[in-house]
Amino acid sequence: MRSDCPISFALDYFGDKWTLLIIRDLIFDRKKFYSDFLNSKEGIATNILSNRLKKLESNGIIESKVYEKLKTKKEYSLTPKGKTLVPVLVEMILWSAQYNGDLAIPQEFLHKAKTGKDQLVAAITARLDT
Amino acid sequence: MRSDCPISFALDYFGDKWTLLIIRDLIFDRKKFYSDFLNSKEGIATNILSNRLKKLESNGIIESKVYEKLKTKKEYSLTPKGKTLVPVLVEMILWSAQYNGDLAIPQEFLHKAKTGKDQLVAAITARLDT
DNA sequence: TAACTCACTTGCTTTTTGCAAGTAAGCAAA
DNA sequence: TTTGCTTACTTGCAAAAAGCAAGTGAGTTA
Repeated sequence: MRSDCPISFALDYFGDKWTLLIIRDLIFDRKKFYSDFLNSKEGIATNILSNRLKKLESNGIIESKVYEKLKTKKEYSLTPKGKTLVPVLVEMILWSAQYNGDLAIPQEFLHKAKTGKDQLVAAITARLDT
Repeated sequence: MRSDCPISFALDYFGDKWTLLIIRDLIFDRKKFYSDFLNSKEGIATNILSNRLKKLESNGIIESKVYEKLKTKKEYSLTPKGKTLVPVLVEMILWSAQYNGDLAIPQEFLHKAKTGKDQLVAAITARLDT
């Protein structure tokens, strides 16, 4: 930790170009496996992905368990601490939406964010437990 | 831009360990000058600071003008695009507050965030124009 | 039991960061 | 007008991180 500043604290967790993309995959795309993250369109390298998954796990943002149906696979999921990142991601999406109209954001998402942001966050969070 | 994902879009602006700290200084500490940012407790290096200020300016997040009282100084300020980052920073602060009780966050901030987040964001944003 | 899948690791190159020192422009006092 | 000071950078070099290609080993399937 570089200081007692909450922004600095948060950046120590996800202040890089890749970590939040993995969390995005977990939250919005319901991805679970190493190969899922690897196939995301930004093209993360295998060693970076491995490093970030380890870091996220040791930081208590995600957890993993052996996938019983196929034991070579590990199934990743968000911890409660990870799930509380939903509001941060939502605000980032809304910020981006203001400055680039060509991004992949469903109209429904923007509408819901405008009419009831808290409910939108709650709905996204609740879906993670299903 | 790495993809049409809004999270990826946002990370292209501030997906690193330093950029958001400069924006934090501008928003919460009302800092204006190179030397102000340099003296922040995280200890940014001069070349990184210079690089990030340039990047923020070319990305339209901040702007700068010569400080008339002392022409060797440049006065930096947030553009409207930069000011709309307030909600993102607020959510990051609230996330951090949940997981570390020793951070420098005023009680009043947390109270206001709980009772009326939108008003808090509006108040912080409005203050930037004074 | 041999080939295959999957999650990683390794080795190497390139890029970014970090640190210390230097520079140039504006300013202030002698 | 010259000297020294402040301020915002730039430069050079070492260390760390990222990117890429190839390899490894455990578990699965034919």
